Amino acid sequence: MPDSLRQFKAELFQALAHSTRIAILDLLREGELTAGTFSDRLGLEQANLSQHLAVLRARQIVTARRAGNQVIYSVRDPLIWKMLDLMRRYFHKQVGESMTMLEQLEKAEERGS
Amino acid sequence: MPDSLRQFKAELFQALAHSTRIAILDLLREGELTAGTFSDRLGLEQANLSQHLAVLRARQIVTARRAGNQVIYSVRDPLIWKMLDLMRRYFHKQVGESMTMLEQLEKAEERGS
DNA sequence: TCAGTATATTCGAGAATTCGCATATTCTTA
DNA sequence: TAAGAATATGCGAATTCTCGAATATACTGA
Repeated sequence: MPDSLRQFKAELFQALAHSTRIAILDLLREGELTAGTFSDRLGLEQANLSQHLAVLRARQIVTARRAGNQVIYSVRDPLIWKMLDLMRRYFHKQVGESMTMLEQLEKAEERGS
Repeated sequence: MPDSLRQFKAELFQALAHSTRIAILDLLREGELTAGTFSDRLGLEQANLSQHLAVLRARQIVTARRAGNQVIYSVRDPLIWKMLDLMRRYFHKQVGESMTMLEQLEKAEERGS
């Protein structure tokens, strides 16, 4: 496995490693959106959103095109959403495991003291 | 979509956002490995590897158990590898697109000047 | 108990990330 | 061309990440 591939993966993971950027990608599931939409919907500073969009642009995760006064963003490859979906699955599995571990602890306590 | 879930995803992506940690997870595809294996195989400082392992442990991506003198690591949930595999697919798709874009540019040049 | 092996932690420095604020840039419309 | 709307960029401060060096901890075997 070449290290350049690992480097690529690491950079992509890094780009996804912020809840605001994940929120942006979630919003884009609806389709294309103008840049302003993000600050409106997420209630964050315009400049801040623009910075996060710049990160996603730099990694080519989103593409932007100008339409008159505004800039329209969209996700370059829907595969990105699969990543987020896989993470959701992972989350639920982890939560599930924690629950059963708790249950077992409770049972052990009943039997115990 | 609750923000706690986005936060969870972001933290997990953050944990994956380093080529050394990706290399660790790739090595663990073979099965359990002792901590020392990583510094041997990757040719990095023992302390450095231990720090990266600590990151993966903190996010419960790997589990560690002591076996006498050494510590044996394994991946907690194979789903993690699916994430890496998905990233590989993403990489190849991107590369493919870049190639076709280059080809189109070349054709355009032939027709052009 | 002591020396040695395997692994983890702490610390400090340098780099990178994130944010708010101010300012630039790009485009439209009067 | 000037004002205004939409978006991006530059800057400085606070925080976080990463690394190497040194040190600590856990275990084994003599």
